[in-house]
Amino acid sequence: MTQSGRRPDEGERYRAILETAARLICERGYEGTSMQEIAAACRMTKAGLYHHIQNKEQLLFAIMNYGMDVFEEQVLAHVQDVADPLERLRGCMRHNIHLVTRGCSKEVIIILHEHATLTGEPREFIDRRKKRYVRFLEEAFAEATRQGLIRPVDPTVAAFSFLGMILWVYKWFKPDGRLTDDQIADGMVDLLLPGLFAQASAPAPDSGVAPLRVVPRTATGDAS
Amino acid sequence: MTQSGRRPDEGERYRAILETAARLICERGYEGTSMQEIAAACRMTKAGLYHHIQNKEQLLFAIMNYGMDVFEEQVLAHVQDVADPLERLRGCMRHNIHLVTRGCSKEVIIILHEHATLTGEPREFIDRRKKRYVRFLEEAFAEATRQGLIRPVDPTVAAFSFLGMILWVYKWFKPDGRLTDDQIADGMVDLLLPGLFAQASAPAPDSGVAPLRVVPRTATGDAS
DNA sequence: GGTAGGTTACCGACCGGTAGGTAGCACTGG
DNA sequence: CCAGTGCTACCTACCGGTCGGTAACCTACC
Repeated sequence: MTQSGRRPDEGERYRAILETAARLICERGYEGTSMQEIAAACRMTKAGLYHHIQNKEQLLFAIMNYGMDVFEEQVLAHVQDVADPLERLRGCMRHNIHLVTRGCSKEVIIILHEHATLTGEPREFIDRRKKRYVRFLEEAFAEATRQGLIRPVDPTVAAFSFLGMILWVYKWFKPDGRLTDDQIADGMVDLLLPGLFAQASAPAPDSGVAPLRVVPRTATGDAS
Repeated sequence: MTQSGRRPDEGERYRAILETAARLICERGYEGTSMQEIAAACRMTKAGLYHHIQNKEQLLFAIMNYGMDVFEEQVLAHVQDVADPLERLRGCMRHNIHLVTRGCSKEVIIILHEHATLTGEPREFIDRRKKRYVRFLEEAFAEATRQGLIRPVDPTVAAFSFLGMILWVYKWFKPDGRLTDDQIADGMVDLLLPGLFAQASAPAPDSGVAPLRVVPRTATGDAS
């Protein structure tokens, strides 16, 4: 046992700081959280904290990037290779809602809430990462339309509606409320997707296949 | 009309302060805006400003209440007497999206963004006003279900999905983007409501309901 | 093995600046 | 006169950030 127990291994220590800071910023907002408080929560002095980070803005940037990593790992990675575009959307909805409701990643909530706090290049960098997800969703809707799985919709409006539904959840969800996150996810899938299936007379735009597979309605259960 | 020219008439002056403060707070966030800046924007000193308000928190509370007044006047008042629940929802969507996209009421945006900034009794008071709207939407969905206009859905999930779709808009909408607010409103109405029409049982329920023309695809909008 | 040199992680004290808020005086119109 | 309104001047507390210094460890070389 030379030094395995000791030595927090730099990167690990840094990530612990990010997570602690994220917890506070998530609770009190970026501008509402002082570096003093963050340092204290890390059981350090402010000067000690500044040994690890450059400044407050860069700290927020690092938190957001970490949050995007978590998102890509916990949502995108599970769905990006799914062939069926509708199944892809269903997976996104479920995993993304879980990411927001189970409070395991405060960083993600910060990305959602502090959408206009960063400026300049860091802001653009995060926006570019977000935009990739929007494009991914747009493409799923467009693909589903091309395959005649759903009636034609504007992919951009569809993508942002999709996002609004599931991300707004962070503003009202209470873990001890009457609705569980699974009920919300099922309810939202049931609300949006079945309504998009190419309806009776709607002719498939470019023929191809129009199997019109109706996905079983997952019981919405009691409203509770 | 005794002295309409001079004398800003108290209440009017106060409201001007609320609107100026709202503009700043909307741009920079509540914690990110100093009383100094607000006073300067009102062409006053800080002490002069404090003659009209009690403190910063009460100012935010007043702004939010004013925003709720505007909302009720510009959205609720137009729809609350509509008999058909689906028409009611359509009206909500259209008016509410306009309220968010046309930047005429910064107060409303502040209500959306600073959802957790207030605490204690003021927070609960605003939350109660918000909740009334949620109940109003839930009731519209429940009524539409009872009348067999739409297939059964969980009213709570439906109401919050509805809200998420239209309120999330404030985070990504750009007035000079490719999508106009009308296109977004039409697109979202088309996305959510037609898919709810009772497909299995009820016969075509659209008595007075328009065919709901699909919005033309407008290439891509811009993300946030 | 001992020690010199370098590095990492952290601290106490402090910087200039600004936060929210207030006391007291001066101007104004009625 | 006086109530309403706004000002100058000022308070204390705290902001983000930096300074010089140091305890503890790692490595290298003799």
